[in-house]
Amino acid sequence: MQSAKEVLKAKGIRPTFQRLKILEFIRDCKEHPTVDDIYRKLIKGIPTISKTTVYNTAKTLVESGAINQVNVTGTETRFDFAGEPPHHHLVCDKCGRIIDIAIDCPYLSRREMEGHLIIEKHGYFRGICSDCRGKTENRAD
Amino acid sequence: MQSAKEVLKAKGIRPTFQRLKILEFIRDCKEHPTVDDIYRKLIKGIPTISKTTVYNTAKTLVESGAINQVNVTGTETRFDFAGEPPHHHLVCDKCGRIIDIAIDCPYLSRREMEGHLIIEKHGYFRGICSDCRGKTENRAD
DNA sequence: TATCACTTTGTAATTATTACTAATATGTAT
DNA sequence: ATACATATTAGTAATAATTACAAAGTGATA
Ligand SMILES: [Mn+2]
Ligand SMILES: [Mn+2]
Ligand SMILES: [Zn+2]
Ligand SMILES: [Zn+2]
Repeated sequence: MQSAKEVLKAKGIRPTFQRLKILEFIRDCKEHPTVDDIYRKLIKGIPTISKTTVYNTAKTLVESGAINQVNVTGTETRFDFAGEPPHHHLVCDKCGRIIDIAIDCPYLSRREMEGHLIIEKHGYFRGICSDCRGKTENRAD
Repeated sequence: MQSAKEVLKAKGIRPTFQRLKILEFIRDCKEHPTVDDIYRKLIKGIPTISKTTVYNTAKTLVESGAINQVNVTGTETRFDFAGEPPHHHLVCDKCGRIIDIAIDCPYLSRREMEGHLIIEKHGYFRGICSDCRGKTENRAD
């Protein structure tokens, strides 16, 4: 597996301490963290880190393709490590988690649609996750 | 075709003047307007309307299913009339427009995936729209 | 070492949204 | 038609997310 440092080098981004820690956290966190999530986690180990750095770095990483931006709530931006295979997401109405869904979407390979050039594909569902369905008080069926 | 008033009545939402105008604008506007777009348009004809009313009404309409929320930028919420047939969206990197794409997605009919209950499906693409591609200065291929 | 470009940080400003409350309008019962 | 209860609207304040900006820090290079 490629280290975070190698990912950054390969993208031509100088692997500073802050960038490495931010990228590693996004890679290891399975919960599609927000900027605030990242900041609150990293400030524990790097007391001087600023939220602006998290914003700047996230933007740099998204532009380079090292991470993907996940837009599912409309009011906050979340992030996902781009090393994962392409997948869609489920936003759970009950627990709020954003869960990966592996789907075999026939559009993932399309580079053009109706004359439009396609650069990124995003799919997400709103619903109730299997964990929350399992809890009897939430079963509707 | 069903009038806006009929849509609201069918949903059990009292068809006030403001709600009718907001719903009609969202129905007739093909550009997936933001709250601010709606407010700036309607204030011309209804000088007393407040942005809070637009927020409240949009929330009511989304919850009732009369309109859909479109989350593609991460920082602002947009809306789409739910009377349209299901479709995906393209966000153009050049002109910023959000354009409907009719696709035959095999997941639109799925009510369950990997044990999760599916309530809504959303798909969008980032890319360059056919209009912007047509302009020679933007052709990359 | 001196320089220069890049990076980080802290602060201020902006934008989108939500919270709260008073005023207004509407439906119902009398 | 009037009074009352309730829903809706509007205005303002508060919160949250993001962006803008400039000073300070860092590190590679001449
Ligand atoms: Mn994911
Ligand atoms: Mn649409
Ligand atoms: Zn859940
Ligand atoms: Zn375009």
